[in-house]
Amino acid sequence: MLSERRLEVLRAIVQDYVGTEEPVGSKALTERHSLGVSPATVRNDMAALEDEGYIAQPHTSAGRIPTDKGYRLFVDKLTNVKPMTAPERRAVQNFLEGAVDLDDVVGRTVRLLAQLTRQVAIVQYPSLTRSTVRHVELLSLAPARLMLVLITDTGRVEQRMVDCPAPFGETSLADLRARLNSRVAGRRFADVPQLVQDLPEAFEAEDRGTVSTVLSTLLETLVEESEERLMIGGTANLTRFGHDFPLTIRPVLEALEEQVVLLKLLGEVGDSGMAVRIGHENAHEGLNSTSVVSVGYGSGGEAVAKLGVVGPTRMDYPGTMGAVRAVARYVGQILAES
Amino acid sequence: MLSERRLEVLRAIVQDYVGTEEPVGSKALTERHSLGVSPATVRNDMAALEDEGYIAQPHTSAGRIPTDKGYRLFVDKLTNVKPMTAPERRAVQNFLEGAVDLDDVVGRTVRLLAQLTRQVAIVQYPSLTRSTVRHVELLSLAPARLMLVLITDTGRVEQRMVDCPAPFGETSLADLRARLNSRVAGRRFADVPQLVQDLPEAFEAEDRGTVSTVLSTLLETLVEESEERLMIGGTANLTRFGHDFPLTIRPVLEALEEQVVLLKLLGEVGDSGMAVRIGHENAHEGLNSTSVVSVGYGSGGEAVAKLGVVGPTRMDYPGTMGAVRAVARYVGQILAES
DNA sequence: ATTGGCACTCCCCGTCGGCGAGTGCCAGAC
DNA sequence: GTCTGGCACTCGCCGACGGGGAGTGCCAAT
Repeated sequence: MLSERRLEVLRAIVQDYVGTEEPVGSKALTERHSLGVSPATVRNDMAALEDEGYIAQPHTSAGRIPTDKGYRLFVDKLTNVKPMTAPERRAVQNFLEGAVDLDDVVGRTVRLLAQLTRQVAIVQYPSLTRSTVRHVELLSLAPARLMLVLITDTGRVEQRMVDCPAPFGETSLADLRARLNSRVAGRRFADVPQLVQDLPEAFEAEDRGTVSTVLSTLLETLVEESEERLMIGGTANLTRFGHDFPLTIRPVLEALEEQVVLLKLLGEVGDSGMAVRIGHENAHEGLNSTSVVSVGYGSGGEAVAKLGVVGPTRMDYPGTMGAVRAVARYVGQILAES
Repeated sequence: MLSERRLEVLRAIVQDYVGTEEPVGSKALTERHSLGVSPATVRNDMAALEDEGYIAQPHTSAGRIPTDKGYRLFVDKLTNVKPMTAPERRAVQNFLEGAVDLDDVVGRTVRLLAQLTRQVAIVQYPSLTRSTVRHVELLSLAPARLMLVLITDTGRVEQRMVDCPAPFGETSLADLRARLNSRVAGRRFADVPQLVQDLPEAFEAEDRGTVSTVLSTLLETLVEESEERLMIGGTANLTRFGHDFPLTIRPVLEALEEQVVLLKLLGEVGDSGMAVRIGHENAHEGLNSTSVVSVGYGSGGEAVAKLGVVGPTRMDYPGTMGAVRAVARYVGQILAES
């Protein structure tokens, strides 16, 4: 087990390295932090920390930099989330309250997050799996062609074309629309399949094919929509990544274009509701030299989607975590209101 | 006026520089191109071209690189759009035909364009100003709260909340819905305002406030939607910009995040239907070392939106222009079919 | 356990010189 | 007049060299 002071040394190394971007040596450490011991002592501690794999030297006779394992310990035990200041919080709230619709909320959130953390921000659109159906609308475009419109309580609208196996009369259409809505309006997404299961039986034989088609399109839409869309921003902050950055930045940009990767990235959220993935903890190779801080957000108690930031492993974890958490909280509020 | 051979030399310089990314000298030129003259002669021509401002030397006693003016001349007079090969065209068509909805079409287009040109691709969503209304739907969410859903012939759906000044009955709602659709369905966007102008008069006094509110929301939506959304892709290609690229890339990334800038960028389209903006011809400062190739595309004869790519001024203009034009053509086809 | 001292290791940075590619100009050839 | 070969010159690139500095590991003393 590492002694109290050694942990203190590790904390100091992380803080200094994050600030200066340069390997930190024993002498510099004792000058900037009042550890109450001499450089020589710190050197011994550093040697121990290096043996344990928390820090490393880029070259012999250079200062130390934290390893992924070192950052992990720092995040888990050596620091707390740094809350944002009151003025900052007010600014966040004001900015988000100006949003006029869902796209705007997400757009503002992503810009805000990028600006606050000076990193790349990712915001997932509110998920539908936990949302409820507000309304299902059916429109007749042609005798055997319908349009299905799904409206959710988070304000999203999705439409799908439906090609019917047989012509479908206006009366049947109104009937189906009414029955469908009385069953699913206000219900949770996940509950919809069983609620509509026996619906075709209520119709004449000739219409059943169409009803089934409509239903399966509806269910498809639900599933598809659970695969979330997302918005990213602040990619210009990638230029602050480091000196060797042409090598680092390319895989990151590539990863950022793959929705699938990003969705996985936001991934499972940890205990405190916030997940921090450091360097190689990220499954995706291109992101092995980045860290991801993500958190769920939602209008009610439950999380309906996630947001987060991607930055260099050398990032200000407490500050970033504070900003991410605060933004998530306020977005949740805004969504609950609208 | 520049002699024929001097233009030939300029063409050779552009081609070589685009290929090698290095300043090209007189000797190398005569070796790679059979100009039929000696390096010394080429040197004289180069001096003349430099006097006219078509090429420049990065440093004394280095080779020459084309200036923006040189590229301009090259694009205007010295080269033709390079058509894509038949297999390429087939691949493009196949890839685009797999799209299931509008988002997918745009998404595929942007990826395709980025891949073909190995540059950053920008695709504007089909514009609504020239589109027609397919259907307007009104839903009652609460006694004094409606949802307006607008469906266009390009498959886009937009929804807006409407807070009514007074409660609005189901009967009135059905009435309004019917009247609205009979007037605007199938009509062009631009014609809608005058078509609905006198609609409130058909209603009872108590409902007129609500009807007016609904109408103004509808008109707002039309206008707002004319401000187009767009999608970008291939940002990873920015890493191929050049050696000094940390300086170049940042303003480009910043510009790419500003929709307004990008929309302006796609800008006015030239004679051949294609616009090429080279270096400083771009109004936006951050893009002074990039070129933009853009073209309109549309389902019918008319262009409904634009697409294009952003790359270094040192780009393969003929190839890029060919790819951009071909993609625009096929996207237009796909849109016309759906 | 901590400390001061000391020798050692490397990176960083500025200097220097040779090499090579390229230029401009000039005198001669066609 | 136009083109060409020759020639001196200019610079950027690159590897070698070397001092300075920051940092390390180890050891003996407290």
